[in-house]
Amino acid sequence: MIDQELILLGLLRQSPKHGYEIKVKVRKILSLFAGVRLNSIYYPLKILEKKGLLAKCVVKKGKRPARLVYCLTPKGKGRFESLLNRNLLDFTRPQFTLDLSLYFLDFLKVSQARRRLEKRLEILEKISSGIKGMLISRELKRSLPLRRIMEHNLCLLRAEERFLKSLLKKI
Amino acid sequence: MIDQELILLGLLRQSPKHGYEIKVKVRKILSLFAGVRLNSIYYPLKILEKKGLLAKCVVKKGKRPARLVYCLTPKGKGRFESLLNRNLLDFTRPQFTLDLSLYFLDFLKVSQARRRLEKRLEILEKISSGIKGMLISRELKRSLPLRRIMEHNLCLLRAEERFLKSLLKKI
DNA sequence: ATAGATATAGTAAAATTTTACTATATAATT
DNA sequence: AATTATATAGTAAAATTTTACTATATCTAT
Repeated sequence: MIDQELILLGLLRQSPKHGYEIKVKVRKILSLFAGVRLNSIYYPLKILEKKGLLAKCVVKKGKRPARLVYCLTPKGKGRFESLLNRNLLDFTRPQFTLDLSLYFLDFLKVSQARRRLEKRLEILEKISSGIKGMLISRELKRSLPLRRIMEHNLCLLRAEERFLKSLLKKI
Repeated sequence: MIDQELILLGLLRQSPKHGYEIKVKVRKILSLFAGVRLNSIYYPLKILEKKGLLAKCVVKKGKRPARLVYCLTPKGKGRFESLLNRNLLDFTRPQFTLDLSLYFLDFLKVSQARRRLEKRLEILEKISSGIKGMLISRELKRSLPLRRIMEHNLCLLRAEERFLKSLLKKI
């Protein structure tokens, strides 16, 4: 839940937002690389508010009804930086679904395991080229951080492909 | 929570176990590569039992007091295979703590970002060599699946190192 | 002018996870 | 012989997340 906190504070660090805006941004962008368990964000927001890290302000714009906009407090800004710094030195290994499967692989018949792994490799390659496509798209041209993340992903996808190939040879 | 189910069923697929044995195995082995939120495992076990995937049997061995041993039912065994197969074709991208940091990196001063990234690289290299050490240790010699997982990890650590180096050049 | 999509802000109840314990038995150590 | 560590099996209460909704306003296309 540290990353949830970091996500929320970070999004508000970019700019004050109302709840729905946060939801959408998370769904469209952060879900690309962050664990999103933000089905309901109001509870976590309430907690952060209670901690004094953010504040609600009512904003009236145009003819729309008043909206609740969440913004960082100075304390929240400090907390964000500290979380970001901590996160940069966080080495909790990511969980690869593949690892769990590898651990139990011997419970499958070899032929079936092969077939599945080959299928996995095939799909991975499709995903790779999907990302390569994104990297030359207009959208990503505009966002440096997103581009970096996609490059990072591509890098790791390739590594998994290499790994799978070598595993398939050994089995 | 699919992986939690897979973990529990898989451990019981290896052999029937009592609760504490599961806890220990998870802490010592599975925590190396799987997300462990098994602080209390009895609730999940109860749910699986309710679903008819496993059964408790009381086992008396030696002078010890009776122990509750959980074992897979045939239904549970089927469910395990189906989950394992599904997991082999699961492509939810793992979450890299680094990605989240990259996304927000511009909120740090360039100099600070550099320092942190360099520090990260340094520690990553230590972790890599730690794993290289494990790979030639006796313990891992005995477990093929664990060795594979460690190789996989090493592969990906190296990829992250390469990525960080190239990022540091660009910043 | 109306239907349907989407923006907006939630809440209540159910399910699950986390935290912080309790309790006892055996094994290992001094 | 006493102490400590570890094996064993949990539970109760608190915190959090998920699910499944409610409601209204505005915008878009017909």
